[in-house]
Amino acid sequence: MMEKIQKIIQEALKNLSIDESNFSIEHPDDFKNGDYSTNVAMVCAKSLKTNPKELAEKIKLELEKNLINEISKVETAGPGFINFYLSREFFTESVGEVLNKKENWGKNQILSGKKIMVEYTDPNPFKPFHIGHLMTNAIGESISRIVEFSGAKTVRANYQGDVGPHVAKAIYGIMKMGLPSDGMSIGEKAHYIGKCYTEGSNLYDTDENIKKEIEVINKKVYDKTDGEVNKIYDWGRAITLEAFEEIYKLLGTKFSDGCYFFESIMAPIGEKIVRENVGKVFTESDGAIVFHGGEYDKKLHTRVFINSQGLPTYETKEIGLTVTKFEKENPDLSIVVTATEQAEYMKVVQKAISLIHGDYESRMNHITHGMMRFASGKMSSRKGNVITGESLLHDSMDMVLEKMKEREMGDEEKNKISEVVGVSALKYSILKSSLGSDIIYDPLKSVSFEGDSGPYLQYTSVRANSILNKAKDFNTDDKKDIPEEVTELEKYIYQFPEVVEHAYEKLEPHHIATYLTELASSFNTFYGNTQILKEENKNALYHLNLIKAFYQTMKNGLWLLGIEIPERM
RNA sequence: CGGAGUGUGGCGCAGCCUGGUAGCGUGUCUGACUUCUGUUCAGAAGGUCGGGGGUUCGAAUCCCUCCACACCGACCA
Repeated sequence: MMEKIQKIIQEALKNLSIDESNFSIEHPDDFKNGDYSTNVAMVCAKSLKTNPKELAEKIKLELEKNLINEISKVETAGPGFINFYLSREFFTESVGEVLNKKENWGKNQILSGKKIMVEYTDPNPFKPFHIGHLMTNAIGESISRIVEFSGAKTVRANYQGDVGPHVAKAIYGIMKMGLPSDGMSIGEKAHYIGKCYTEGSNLYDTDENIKKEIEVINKKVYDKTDGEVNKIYDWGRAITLEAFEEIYKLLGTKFSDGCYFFESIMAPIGEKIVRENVGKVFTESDGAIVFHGGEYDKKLHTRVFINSQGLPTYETKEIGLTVTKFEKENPDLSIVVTATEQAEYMKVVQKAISLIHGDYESRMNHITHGMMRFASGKMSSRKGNVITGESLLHDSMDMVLEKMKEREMGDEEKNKISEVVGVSALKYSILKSSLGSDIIYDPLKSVSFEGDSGPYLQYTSVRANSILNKAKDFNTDDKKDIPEEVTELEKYIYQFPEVVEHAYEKLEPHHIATYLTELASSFNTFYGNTQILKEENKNALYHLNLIKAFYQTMKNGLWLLGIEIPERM
């Protein structure tokens, strides 16, 4: 539609012999000012040095000469805006379009034929899955789905630190505290390993002798010379990875085959590349191999890539990872999602990589997000433990279950619903804000069925679906009139593809979240003021189609956020 | 000190790219209906958009500067 309006404006300008193409068309903030609005008169008035209001009137008259039937009227307003009002026919057709396209409604082909790799989550074996991982996962999954909706083939990648001091600390902890009992579930064993890590980590910081012991273990983890260390390592790595899989399943993420990358593999690959480029890209300094980013861009730091003990740092592993990704999958774009604390270091690493592989430079994109903070101040989970991503997720599901106590349905169904709704509460809390800032997580508000929350969006959708189910026994034969007036609901629905496109351009999921909340709210207004399944309602057929279109839009939109709609709530 | 973020009604946020005179949710106050899932609907009050300066007919939006908060800044990731 935007294109059509642009075209008729250009024609009108041509007829008025005005040469200008640098105008914008957008949706006014308020529906009172039409469905689309353009600043063309104000832009032209500047260069022509005429009164924008008069020029707007002139253009308006020209536009009215051959108006397309999707537009019912054109008006001038304010300092020189031209507002377009879409016609009944347009909205009726757009509802039909949604019903036709179904799960494809809102998709576009901007990235058709492109392969995009998204790396996200990145938890570390032997350590708990924490809140940051939860955030990165929610964002990465949503970004993956947004690019997928824009026509790209998406590859989901995960990068995990299976070597390094944290592993040695955990192994020391396990050696000290013993193996867990066989009766434990995978999740419980992983939790136990997390506790061992904390124990080892604390001792590392407070006891010089133990610190030395752990450093010895760290070396053994790398060189694989100690049978006992190897045994604990293999066991612990497998358990934690399996526990992560359970969480991914709950969150709705499935990483692509062969796209689990590990630091232990990336380290030697990166190290080789770094050593080959000493003197060219990297320099020796104080016994270490470093990269002076500042030589290429004043803003970049100097970073150590191989430390003075000859061990590769995270930067070097990142080089190995990036090169491996491109050689293995050759994506048109490789996106990495992490917290902002990695922003500066990643710039340095990417600069170093582009000096070696110039063709990767424009194909690397790093997306960063803020931290999660708690509305209530101090963070402690319901059971009084340190909050991990996993405990947060389960607390959220428990809170939903509590709210559903009065519902008349079986325990099994309640449990299933509280999973889907609990995940949604958390995901929405993360995805509703722009990525740049920290998010304030309020558990109570996040599971609220009203207002700005994932459950609210789900609940509204469920109610819509419930009407559709009831309507199966409702005869609409004599209720096929098309209503004259256009509801706000219709004015939101047709905008969905534009919102998706915008979210893709910015790579910002919150645009979807904000839109869906407005959409759901407009549905509730409609729902609250219209009785659909009534004999007197001559528009029932159209209304039901409208509700179907609404439901489809919510379904597709929530999918982009990684949220499912349950059958009932 | 340098870099890169963030700052908008009590609280949580959108709008900033592309300038048109501030919107959403929650909370507070008032009213409605109890129906297709009332966890709803209608309405009201509440903001000099962190401070100052500049550009412009017009600035939350662009530029400069200051302040506050959290992040990064050579051998952690």
